Amino acid sequence: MGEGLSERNKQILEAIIEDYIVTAEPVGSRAVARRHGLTLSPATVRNVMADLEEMGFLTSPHTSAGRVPTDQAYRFYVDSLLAVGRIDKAERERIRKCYSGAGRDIGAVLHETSRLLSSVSHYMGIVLAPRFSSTILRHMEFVKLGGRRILAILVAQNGAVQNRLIESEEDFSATDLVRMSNYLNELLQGHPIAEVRTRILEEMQNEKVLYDTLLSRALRLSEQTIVESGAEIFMEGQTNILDQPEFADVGRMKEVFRAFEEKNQLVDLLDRCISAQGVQIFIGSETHLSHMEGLSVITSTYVSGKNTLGVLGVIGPTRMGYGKVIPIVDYTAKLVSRLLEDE
Amino acid sequence: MGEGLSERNKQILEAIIEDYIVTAEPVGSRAVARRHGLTLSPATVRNVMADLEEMGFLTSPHTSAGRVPTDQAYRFYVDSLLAVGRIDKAERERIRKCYSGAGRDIGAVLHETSRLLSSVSHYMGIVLAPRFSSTILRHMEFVKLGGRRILAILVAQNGAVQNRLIESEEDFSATDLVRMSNYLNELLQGHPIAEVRTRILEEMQNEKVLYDTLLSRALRLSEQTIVESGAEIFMEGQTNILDQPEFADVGRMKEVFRAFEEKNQLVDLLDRCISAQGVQIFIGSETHLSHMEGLSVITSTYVSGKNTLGVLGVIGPTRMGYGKVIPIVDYTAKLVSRLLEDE
DNA sequence: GATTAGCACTCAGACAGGGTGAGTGCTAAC
DNA sequence: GTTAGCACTCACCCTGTCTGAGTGCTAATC
Repeated sequence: MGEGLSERNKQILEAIIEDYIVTAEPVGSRAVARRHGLTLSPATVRNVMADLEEMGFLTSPHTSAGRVPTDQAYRFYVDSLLAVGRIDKAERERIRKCYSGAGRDIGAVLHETSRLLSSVSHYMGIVLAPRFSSTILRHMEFVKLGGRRILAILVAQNGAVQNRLIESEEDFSATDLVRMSNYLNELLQGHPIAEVRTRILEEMQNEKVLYDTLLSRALRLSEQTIVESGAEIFMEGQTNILDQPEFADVGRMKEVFRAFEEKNQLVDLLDRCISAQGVQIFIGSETHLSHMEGLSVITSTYVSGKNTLGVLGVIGPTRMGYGKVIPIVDYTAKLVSRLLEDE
Repeated sequence: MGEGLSERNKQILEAIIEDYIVTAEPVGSRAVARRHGLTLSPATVRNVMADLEEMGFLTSPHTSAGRVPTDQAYRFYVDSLLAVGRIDKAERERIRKCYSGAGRDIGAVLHETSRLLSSVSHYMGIVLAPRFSSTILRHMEFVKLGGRRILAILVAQNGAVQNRLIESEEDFSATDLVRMSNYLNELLQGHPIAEVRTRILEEMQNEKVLYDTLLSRALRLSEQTIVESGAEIFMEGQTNILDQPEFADVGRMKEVFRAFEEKNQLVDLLDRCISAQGVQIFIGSETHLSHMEGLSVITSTYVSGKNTLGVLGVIGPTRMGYGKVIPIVDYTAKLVSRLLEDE
């Protein structure tokens, strides 16, 4: 796609896209011709533009307006034309400074990150928190609250904590609970939480366990403890997007709003990113989500060691400063990774 | 305010308000005159309307438009004119059914509640979760995670749980931690968490403690555990509000959006409601919040026994179906109270 | 004295027509 | 292959007109 373009055609396409990114207005042949670095007449540019339109890179909203890049054009742009710059030094400083008040819990860090992504990119920041089930179990504990109420606590390697209040059938003594915790920790510690459930079921078949009522009760209790919890997502800076001129009409604005209210759709999209590593870009229709026309998503995974934890990124108009935003997302992801590594 | 109004004037004002609530259009004298139940000529109505305008109950957007109720009019309406109906039986059923899948944790219940308020009222639902610090401590526990890392767990009477990862200076043994937990539970259990901190500081002066290093260490640890956490707020159904015709222009819409993004402002407002009991209504400017023109808030507190836990309610346009929404908020609050009582 | 009918007046909103300017496609000259 | 020139298109703006809903005022009526 687009390999057939001559060098000059590429230059012109690039010029159009970059112009459109800053003006948000259809760009005409004169504007391109005048552009510093190109010494062509408007007429020539027009010929090229006609070709580019035929190839699907441009459209015009109406006859006598300029041309507007299509999603396909942006795709070609980010793949072939865009030289992704290094991140601005000042911005790097600014990002880093946000994390200086460090050592807080993981949820707070991620929330702060979404805020940060939004304010540095001037678009919308999103962060998908690690699925609890994809983390590694560090510790499991039962606390007796009184009566049959038990608080089950799971602590993940990354510092995330999940609690669950259980109403048990039997009245365990505090020491029973301690012994149960010890046994389960022995068995489950260090394993991915996703595997814990099957491991529990396996262990239940174990002969030794079948004859030890305490152990089998422990397993039954632990089974109640593990529940799939919904994905947690942080979004910040939605108003930044509403300020973009392309959404300055009621219909489009509502559309965007709807897109953001359907958080599970966004979660699905980000979930898809988890498998791939590094920066990923979805332009307009490439998101395959409804209500997302005119919006692009730039994401990157953040990791701990070689485990992918979650995804963070920026949502902006397709007409977005890719060259600036991509390094921001990239840098932030790496920083967050490092931050969570330490824990 | 408004006592000087004759019976007929009240009727006319009521007619105008109710008409405006359903049509969202300035209402003219003809419309009022035609209204079932009033047998007056438009001219007469006009005279009355002029009086009402002078008194500050009505305004006209321009000379040849009808009249629109002011905030003052709505206030008078809900105070003196409105007969708050019983809640619809079907709606009551619907609300109750939402909670049938009971017994989940408090956060989930409150989140569900905001969704419910939104979908039943067709406006926006908000729920302010109980401040952790305003609850009563049921249990406190330290879990050794390895090295100097300790997970401190606070469990409140209402089932809310707060965790905190602490990096302690000293390397406590597991049994040390158990003894510390026991001692602290003895001391602090059953007390409001807001008082716990001062209680800890007092206890530190205690002679017995001064000579027992373990106890004083326990106190120091527990002091680190108690941190004021930000208020948690659930909001759902923002798009419902955008569908209201009065926000069908870009400026107003952005305004509303901004109002919702400033969650702490909303938290402040709801916080103010906590001290009062029962249903409260803020009309437009009465919220004293920026970006809130044209919006009203109806809240009620939910309680457990005689402790006020939090606040829930509905935000809608000032032109809101008060008669319907008030009982919904009231009923929901009572139901949530009962639900949390059981725990 | 309160109510109403009648009338002149106001004003937003819809609609049509004319001018403007940015931009296009085509053709012929370079 | 490139460019100049030209006729053409079309959104947008401005203007003026018309319409209809609604008003305030006044004088007649109950």
